[in-house]
Amino acid sequence: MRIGELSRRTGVPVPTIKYYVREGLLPPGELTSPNQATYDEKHERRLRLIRTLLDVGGLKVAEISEVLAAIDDPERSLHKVFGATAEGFGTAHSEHDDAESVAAHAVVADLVSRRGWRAHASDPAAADLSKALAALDRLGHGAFVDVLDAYADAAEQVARADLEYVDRQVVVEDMVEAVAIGTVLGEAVFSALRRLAHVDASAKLYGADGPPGGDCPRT
Amino acid sequence: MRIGELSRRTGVPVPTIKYYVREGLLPPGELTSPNQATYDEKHERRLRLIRTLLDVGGLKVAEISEVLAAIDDPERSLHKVFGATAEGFGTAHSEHDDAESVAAHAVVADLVSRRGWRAHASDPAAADLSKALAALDRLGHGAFVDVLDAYADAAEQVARADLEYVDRQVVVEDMVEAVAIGTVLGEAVFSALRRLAHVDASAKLYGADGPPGGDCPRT
DNA sequence: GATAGCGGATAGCGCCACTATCTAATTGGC
DNA sequence: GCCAATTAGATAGTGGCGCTATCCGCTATC
Repeated sequence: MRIGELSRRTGVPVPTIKYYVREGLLPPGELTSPNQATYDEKHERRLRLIRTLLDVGGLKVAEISEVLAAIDDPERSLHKVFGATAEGFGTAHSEHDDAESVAAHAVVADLVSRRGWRAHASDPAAADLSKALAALDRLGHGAFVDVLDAYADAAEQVARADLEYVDRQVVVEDMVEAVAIGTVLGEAVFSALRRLAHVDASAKLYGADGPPGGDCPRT
Repeated sequence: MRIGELSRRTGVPVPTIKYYVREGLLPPGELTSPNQATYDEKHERRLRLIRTLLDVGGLKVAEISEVLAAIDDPERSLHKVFGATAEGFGTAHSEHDDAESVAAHAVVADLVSRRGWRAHASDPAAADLSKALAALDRLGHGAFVDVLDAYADAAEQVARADLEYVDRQVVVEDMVEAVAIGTVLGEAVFSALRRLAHVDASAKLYGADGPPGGDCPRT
């Protein structure tokens, strides 16, 4: 298959494919001549994965590059792929040392130890959690920590489902890819489900029957 | 308070504050002279909210504008604020009509009806869910729907916790804001918790003790 | 009255994900 | 063999976004 057909099959413009190759997201085609190359189904699959991580997962090109590098490196364990994929979501960069951050850090440390989670407080996910909790605190929603355990229960349940799904894969390469896809797309899936559940709960409370205080939707 | 102090208190540069006012995110200060204005704690609170939705929530300025408009409009119900906030996350724009999309749509419709959720298939959250499931299908992970119910259980649990937290607010304005903050930051919190749970599960499987097949982490 | 700060307006910057254009070479239908 | 279509590779440009820099005339404060 040449680049034109790869483009036609995936709907990705040819210049964009070239751009992905330049950025190291997609391996170059195998050269049959100094200026001719062929691509196979692996390229097509990888290209679809890239577009999905971009469009659905919302990852940036540089983050996708890291995730794919973790997938491709045979030396890296599933553990590392989890880590690299998780870091694809990382938003925490530099942290303040104010009162809210310190308190949030303590809450996270307590939660991790109480749950017996094998994760360090230095983990990027823990840093993100601290950051979010500190932000909530600063906005006057420090009481949000009261629902943290309900959140953690749900998170554990989702993580169990994820692990079970990954474990279902037969080939090891598929497992590695399933970790990345499951982590990123699972996020999108859960987010949508949560919003659907919100809509439902909100509809049941204030919806069609007897909204209190003129809260009736206009449309 | 003048703009300089507002900037000092929040750490947001003065030109950025002016930019937010231009974009309609922040109401202008009250003019005391043709070119002097004062700001109060409401501005400070709003500014912190904007920065949090940006930095932690990852929302775009235009999306924040919509969420804030929903918060400010007294005509809008909590229901609508939920909707507007949920749409802040919306990623779905145009959908294909291919086989995967149709199948995903059917799966979503089945799930909604099976759960008795009061949400239409036209809901943006449902569209996002369909999009994610279709993408999974295209990547050869159509079997992911097998864990959808575990995800939905967790989503319901989180939504219950969210509603309970919102219900805890005393003043109605606080409830409205709590919806927005809880939806956006709750997302970040859950995402971090899920990644922490992944790290834990992965550590227990392949971590310190006996990783199978040379999977041992190098560092 | 000097200095610092202000509101308001306009223009520019840096990043990012592409996209356009060019050259020289190759393919494939006739 | 011929020639339009396509290709690899390289370089430059585009559009959107979240700011950021600069300027002007005015105001607060010491």
